[in-house]
Amino acid sequence: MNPKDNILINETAKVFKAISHPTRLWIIDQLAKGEICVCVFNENLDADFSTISKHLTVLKEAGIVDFEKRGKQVFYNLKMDCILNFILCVRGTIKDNIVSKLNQIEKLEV
Amino acid sequence: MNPKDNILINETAKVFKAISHPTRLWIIDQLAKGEICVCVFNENLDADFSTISKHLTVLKEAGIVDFEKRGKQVFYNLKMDCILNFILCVRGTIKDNIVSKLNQIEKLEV
DNA sequence: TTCTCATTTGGCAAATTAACCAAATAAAAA
DNA sequence: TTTTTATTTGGTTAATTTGCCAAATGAGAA
Repeated sequence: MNPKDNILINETAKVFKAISHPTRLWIIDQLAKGEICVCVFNENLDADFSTISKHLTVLKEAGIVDFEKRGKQVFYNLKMDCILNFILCVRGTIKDNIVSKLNQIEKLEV
Repeated sequence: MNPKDNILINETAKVFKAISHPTRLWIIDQLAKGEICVCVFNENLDADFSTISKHLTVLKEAGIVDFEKRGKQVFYNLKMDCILNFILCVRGTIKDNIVSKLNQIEKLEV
């Protein structure tokens, strides 16, 4: 069995890969509030315009965001809303893990 | 603003990165049914034992799975259960996207 | 039409990840 | 104790991803 031969597993992996970059996650976080112009990302991120554009393309191709051109500007919006719930859950787990590490350290100290 | 400096965003990205590999997604799918011995993965996957072991380590370090040693064997189990809901949602989106592509093609043909 | 502004695309070097083989560990069986 | 079995670790090479620069596109303004 090689999971790379399974189309559904492969496509699902692509979606996760698209999300798994700090800049792209930050973009998703911002889009949770509503559509945002690319120009706003360019203003707020310390990265080349071209880099930001490529991150947006990755999200678009994975079906996570969509965009709309209005005049000279392009506005992106979040298409896959269920992602927000999952991010909350992941962050819950991250916090739990940190707390349990802390408890282990405290046990050693006592 | 550089999202790479944000600890929570970074840790969240690591979790997504850990999931975003076909073999690791397949492992997660299998673990949905309950704990599984590494030996079963070794039997069912066309990959070197060391490769499989490294995939399991990635999942463990991301806090997605946990393991227990019993005798000579090691059993892995799913720790972050909310992942299953999100995988379902992602697959729903993948199917929707395929359907809408199909509709676009059909419109062209008519 | 020409100019300017917003964004994307192409190309390349640097960084990261994956997969294999060989060797190491660790528990149980002989 | 030695051997066998299950799994992990180290190291190396190949493949993939990232990020920057420069150039291209495309829409509105002049």
